[in-house]
Amino acid sequence: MIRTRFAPSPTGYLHIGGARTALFCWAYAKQLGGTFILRVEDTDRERSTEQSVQAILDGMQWLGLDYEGPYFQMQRLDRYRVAAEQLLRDGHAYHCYATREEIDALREGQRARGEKPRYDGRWRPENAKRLGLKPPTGMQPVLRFRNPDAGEVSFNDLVKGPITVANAELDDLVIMRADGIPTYNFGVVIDDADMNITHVVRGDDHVNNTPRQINMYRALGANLPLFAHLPMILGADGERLSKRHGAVSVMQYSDDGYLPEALNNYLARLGWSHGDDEKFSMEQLVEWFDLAHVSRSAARFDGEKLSWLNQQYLKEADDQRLAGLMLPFLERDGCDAAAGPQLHRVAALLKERVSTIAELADAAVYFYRRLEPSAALRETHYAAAAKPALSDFRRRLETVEWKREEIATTLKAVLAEYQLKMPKIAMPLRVMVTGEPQSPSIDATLELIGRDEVLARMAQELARFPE
RNA sequence: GUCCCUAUCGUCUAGAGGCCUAGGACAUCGCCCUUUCACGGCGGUAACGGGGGUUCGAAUCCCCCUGGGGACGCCA
Repeated sequence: MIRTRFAPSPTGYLHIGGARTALFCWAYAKQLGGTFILRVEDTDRERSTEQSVQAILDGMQWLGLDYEGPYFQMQRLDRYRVAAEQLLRDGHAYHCYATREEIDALREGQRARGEKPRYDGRWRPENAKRLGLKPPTGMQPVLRFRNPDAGEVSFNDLVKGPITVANAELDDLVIMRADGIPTYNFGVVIDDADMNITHVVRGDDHVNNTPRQINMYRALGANLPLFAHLPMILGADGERLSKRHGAVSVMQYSDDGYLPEALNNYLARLGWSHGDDEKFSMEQLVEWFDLAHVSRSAARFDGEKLSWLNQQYLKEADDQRLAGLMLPFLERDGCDAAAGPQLHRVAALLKERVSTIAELADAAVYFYRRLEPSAALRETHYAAAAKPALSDFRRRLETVEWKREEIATTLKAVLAEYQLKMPKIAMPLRVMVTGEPQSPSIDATLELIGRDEVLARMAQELARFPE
């Protein structure tokens, strides 16, 4: 049985990169009838926060990624201690009393000499003995993993293929801090082993950690999972994604009016493909997903394509759902949804003209409150020649059956009578009633705004026509 | 600096030695539709980083160079 996991650290929001990793892990487990686990790696006590945990949970829920858990590493400290003791007993780990300053100085010197900064193993028992090092009294040591000195570590990455690293490149890393809290590389190994994770699917910033982790699995006598390293998501400029690139938090997309299915679709398509398919559902993703078609190099995040996808989903979204989603945006725009036409009808009329819910709400404003046309708009569209026809049209609107078709028929009748072309009257009408030069078809717009309000707005604006 | 990974249109990608005169999508440009703006339809511009091999044949395999990304923490 397949078991995958998403293991974020609660030091910030669920970001785009993490979300895609989670999405792939989730889809892979779903497809094979396996289990997808959420494990919060909260061993960095300085930076982990409760809000971040909540933000991650919120993000997962919004995206619709269901999981087993969450599990928290800080609740498993006893287990790490036992595993650490085992390694210590078996000679795979040892206490290190080097101070941070000492290690910093060591690394600084190595860098200065153009060498790869690494721990020199001075507290390995035999070295400490040779160097005459004695454990300073009153100091709690950290525990280091004793990495093999010779040979190499190879694994077959499910997306990158065979990867080999020489043990000589690896140093003895700290696995337990003096306070008994494990470091990342130790925590993941113990947890992935304990939780019987079969496929470790994670960002490729972890490929370098994998050989070290494999050595620990071996020292522990644990079974190795399979590894799949996903390429990173870069900003539009090709740089590593950061706050500087705008929205990197998943929930920011919710706040900006994106649909979760659009973000999921976009993220799935970024770095993975199923032939030429661009738009697909979560069900299809689950059915189609495979590690073999995950690309091996980093991809740039393209907000324009996300925007296009969001528009595609908006067009086919349920009107009542859109109405509900619009509410907070309308409020922000100073509109009272109860003061105008039914929101779902407005959504239906406008949804294929916008790419986010925020834009949808912005486009709906004139249905809920009057927007004054700018002086420039009046100047361009209010022609004295059109005034008689518009006045006549307004008069007829007082009694016409208030349906889009009837409004259109009436408009055409007036057009014919005054020998005017549609734009001559539709444009000023649009500006008078919406305050803007663009709107959906004018008959449908009038119908939704409602007779009383249309009559009032027209009367007000007709007075501003030149004689 | 060292190690690891990687390289097809501006961007995301299809491509598993002949199906490639390299396909799709976003973006962009043009045309059509039209009551404005969109939507939609049709069409165009645009890529295999460079050099060596292997092969009858290479975008696809190998090597080197170059470019890009990542790692080198008592962060994860």
